[in-house]
Amino acid sequence: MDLSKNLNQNELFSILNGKISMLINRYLYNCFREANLGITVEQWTVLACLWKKDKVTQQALSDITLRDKPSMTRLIDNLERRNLVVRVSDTKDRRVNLIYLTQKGMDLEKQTTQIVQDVVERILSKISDDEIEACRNVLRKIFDNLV
Amino acid sequence: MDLSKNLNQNELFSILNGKISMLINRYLYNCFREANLGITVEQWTVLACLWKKDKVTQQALSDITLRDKPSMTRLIDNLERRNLVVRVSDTKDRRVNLIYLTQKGMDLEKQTTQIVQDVVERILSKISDDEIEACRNVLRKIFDNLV
DNA sequence: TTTGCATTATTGTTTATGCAACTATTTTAA
DNA sequence: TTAAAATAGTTGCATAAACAATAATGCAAA
Repeated sequence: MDLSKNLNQNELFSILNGKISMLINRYLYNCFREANLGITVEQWTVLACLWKKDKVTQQALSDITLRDKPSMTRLIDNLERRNLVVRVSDTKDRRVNLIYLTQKGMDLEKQTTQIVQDVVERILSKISDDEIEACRNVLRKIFDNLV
Repeated sequence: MDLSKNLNQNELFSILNGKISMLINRYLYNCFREANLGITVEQWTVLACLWKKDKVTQQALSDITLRDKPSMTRLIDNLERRNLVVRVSDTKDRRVNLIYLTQKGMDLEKQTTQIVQDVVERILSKISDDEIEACRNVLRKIFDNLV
């Protein structure tokens, strides 16, 4: 039995399981903070969906961001409290809330996207395109193994 | 300017920033649950440190797991409530709590480690050793870019 | 030796996650 | 047409994270 193989696997696992995203999240959150954006990283992931396509249901946002419905309810509560989005009850199906960006929500896009892009470049610096591509492919496979 | 490069980078980023670890965490948590272990994934990361080396300070556990001190205080509160560890005030330096595993905490090691190993094998299935190695190296570099 | 700084841990507050249970509404099928 | 099933969203509860502020103790320099 190949022990080093297990060690490598376990190291990869421990990195994937929390450590990397904890660090990225913390770093990005601080960048948002320094720029006085007043949003969390999780809120940004929702806004990023809405910047692509507005007027969607909470269920759709849950599906895209891989969160459960209660989590999305509360994220949108917080976004609404910050006047970045509004819930509008769908007249055709009154179970549904459609989420719209406010002007304030739209105005955040440019600055926020730039900050994220800078962070992406920073954390991927000194890594070749081929390496990034290879890593991405492996992560996709891991993803598929999970879903 | 190479747009596809940016797209790949952003996809990698969005996977790393939460999605993968959210899925892994959820999956592993459910495995713990099915096995009636009664612990969370975060609690497991602390226990895993203690299984390697017992009788350490909360500060040391914070450093190893990359969490801040208040987070560790509360994790250990919860582990203590479950009778898996105990805090013992250090007689030589009364600021310090040394964390000891209880018998119950030790007894969890074997079963838990087996479950984690199974999960690792599952999420890395159909991925070659070379791919895993390459991915691990990239993630290490990202890690270094962050610290 | 005493005063000031460093270190360890805790508490308060806000945000976020997940599961379970619930309400309201729509759709399906008997 | 009405009763059952499905769907969308919310609320309750427990856990976890981070930052800020605080308490207690130890150490070092004046």
